[in-house]
Amino acid sequence: MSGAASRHQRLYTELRSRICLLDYPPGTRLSEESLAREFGTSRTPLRRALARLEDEGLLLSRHGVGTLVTDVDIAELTQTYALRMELAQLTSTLSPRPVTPAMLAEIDVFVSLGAALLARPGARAFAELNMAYHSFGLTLSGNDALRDTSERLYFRTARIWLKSLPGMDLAEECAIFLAEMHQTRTALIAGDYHAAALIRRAHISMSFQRLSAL
Amino acid sequence: MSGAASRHQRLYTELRSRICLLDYPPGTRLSEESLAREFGTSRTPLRRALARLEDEGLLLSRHGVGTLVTDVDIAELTQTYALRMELAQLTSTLSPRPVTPAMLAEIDVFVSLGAALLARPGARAFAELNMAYHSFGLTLSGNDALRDTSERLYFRTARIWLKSLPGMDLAEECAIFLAEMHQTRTALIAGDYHAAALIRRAHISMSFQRLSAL
DNA sequence: TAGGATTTGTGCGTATGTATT
DNA sequence: TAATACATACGCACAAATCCT
Repeated sequence: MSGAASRHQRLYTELRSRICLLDYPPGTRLSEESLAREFGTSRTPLRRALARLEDEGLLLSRHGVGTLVTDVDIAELTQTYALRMELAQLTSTLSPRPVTPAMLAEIDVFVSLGAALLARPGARAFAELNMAYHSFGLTLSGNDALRDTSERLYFRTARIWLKSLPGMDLAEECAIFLAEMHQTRTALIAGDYHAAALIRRAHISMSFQRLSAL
Repeated sequence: MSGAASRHQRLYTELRSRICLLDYPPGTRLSEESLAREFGTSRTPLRRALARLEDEGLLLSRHGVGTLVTDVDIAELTQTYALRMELAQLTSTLSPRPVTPAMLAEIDVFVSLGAALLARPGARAFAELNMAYHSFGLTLSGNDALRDTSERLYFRTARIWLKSLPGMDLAEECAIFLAEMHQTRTALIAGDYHAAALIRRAHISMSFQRLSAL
């Protein structure tokens, strides 16, 4: 990959993480100049990353005002959640990948990390593990278009959980998350990626229900 | 909408149309400077539109070489077609919109235009009508995320038909297209958007089969 | 192999828009 | 209301990369 393209990817993914982990909460005003200084570039390449995040709905730049992190609310994301559930299920029907030993090794690691998280619950650690686990879930499908779409929609909804956290039971959420990973591990060991997809869908659905109940 | 944002949208959609209608066939090298002159701007706003098209896979910019229109082949788009079919069906289950008189008036116009096209078949006229009809199809769903995703995937696959046209029977394709619109009209008059979605899915599937058979 | 022509990428000064005092 | 401060948007000049002679 060329230097410019890889830098763009680096800036884009880093800023996306910061937004979705609430390092930049909704409403935060980002400074092009400060960020450019931090990343050691001029404003130009940085602006390209910001523009992409704006195209994807995570930022909103207004002339003369600033670049603001968009807000999210559960009502607005109801439709996105509905689509995410359908896509999760499609993972097992659209070019599913056979379960490999490497995948099993990975899910084992996730289960371990999930157990460690449950032992010492933390909001940010939860969010980071969830993001990594979602990324792992994408590898279960061999359909590029489905992966791209699922990833885009995930990052569009990822913030809502962290934002709603104060009203939730963190330890319980960690337990539920660990249970999902454990169930998925069982399904993958049996080579049943269809079951794994249904588990994923079910947990997205239940997660949405819990958020809506707040 | 602000001046900058509306101009960006204008540049983006215009260039996207040109790429997908094969005004710029795959492999074409676009000149930032020429396009900037044509649209009466400097390179800066134009480059933002090009960057967005690159992020969506329609262009590829290489330092020192140029900005090239990407190529498409049916094998690579098999997965995208598979996803498009699923999404077409979801239109009727995820926030379907009730059929309104305005929609019926629109579909009537499309049937008329389709009949006119069949009377005097033309590749470009077909492609333009198909694009407009797809846009109409998006209005049948009230799910924003589904609409955005469907639109993105449509423009990712739109070129393949025009590119494959030389080996196909244009008059027959026009007839099939008109039949789809007519069937959809019947379904909408009956208020059966579920049937309309199934018709759409079936035609995407059959269209893909015909393309694969080349 | 070297060099020039052409293209995209970068950096920065300036214009323009907004909010506040 | 006017002025000031500060942000993004823009345009241009130059750097860097590639290709062809």
